[in-house]
Amino acid sequence: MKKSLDELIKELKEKNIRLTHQRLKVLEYLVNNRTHPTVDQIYKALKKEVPSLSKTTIYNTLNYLSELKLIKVVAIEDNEARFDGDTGDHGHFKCNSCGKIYDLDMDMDKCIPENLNGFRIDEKIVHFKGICKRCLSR
Amino acid sequence: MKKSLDELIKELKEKNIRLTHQRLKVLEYLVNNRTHPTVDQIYKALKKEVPSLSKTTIYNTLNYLSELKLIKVVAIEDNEARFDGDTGDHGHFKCNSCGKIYDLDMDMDKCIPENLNGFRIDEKIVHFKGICKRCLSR
DNA sequence: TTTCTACTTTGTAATGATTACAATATAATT
DNA sequence: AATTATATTGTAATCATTACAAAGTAGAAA
Repeated sequence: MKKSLDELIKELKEKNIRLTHQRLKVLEYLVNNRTHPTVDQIYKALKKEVPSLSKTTIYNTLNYLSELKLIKVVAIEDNEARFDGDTGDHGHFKCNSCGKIYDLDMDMDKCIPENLNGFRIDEKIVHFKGICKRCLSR
Repeated sequence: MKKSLDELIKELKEKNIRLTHQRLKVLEYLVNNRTHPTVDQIYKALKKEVPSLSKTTIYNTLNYLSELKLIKVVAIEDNEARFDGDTGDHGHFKCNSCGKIYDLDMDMDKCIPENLNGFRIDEKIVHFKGICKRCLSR
């Protein structure tokens, strides 16, 4: 589900969403930076290219795009949100040593317990935290 | 792993943690209210019994108790933390209609993907969101 | 029991992420 | 090029959480 920028633009057009410079830049950033960036990281990076950019725009844009299901919020930190251009089902691992957030290709449906029979599941979140292999081997 | 208040007090004594009135009240509240309360809910409830209580104390106490692994933070809302007296491995389901947070008895180790071989896992978080059975049948 | 001291609680102020809002600007249609 | 609904921008507000210093207290020692 790692959509290209072109695919994302196509989806915007289909939904009659205006292709503003700022929206395209945010999408482009998320497509090119698969690092689960924070609002501030996105803002600082794009501010260089778009000097007029406002942080409120980043918030508005990210909120709107996630409402449209074009991106996902990753709530793995307790103080600030991170964003992911990959909207397919997958989990995350956060290394508490280097801070890196790994993507985990996995079948999240296997995690659904029987207790939830009869429940409608709209969102599945699987996060792990610890120390990654790379950091352990030092 | 639903410890009684007595078991929790015993653990505090073993670790030479002072048994302050406020700490005992917070633990008692979490043992008696398995609803994953917020800081504000705990504060407002205990303020009635302990009029001198400060919200900072609730924060200090909850942070300290979770460092000691006597309670757990449940980060299932995006704006505020919730707390759980049950420190055993289990998942959560949040109903977006009634707001209730259900506990899910499940084997979370079955969710660990192979990608994480060689990683040290300290924390496992499994959350689902949607509409619960009760709300659906209306 | 009283004293002592390190640890805890309390209240206020600060922080930091996020949102509200109104003025200005712009995408896309006519 | 004109129009208009929608988006961007900057500033101020909100709200959960933390920092900090003064006052209070649990628990050990005398």
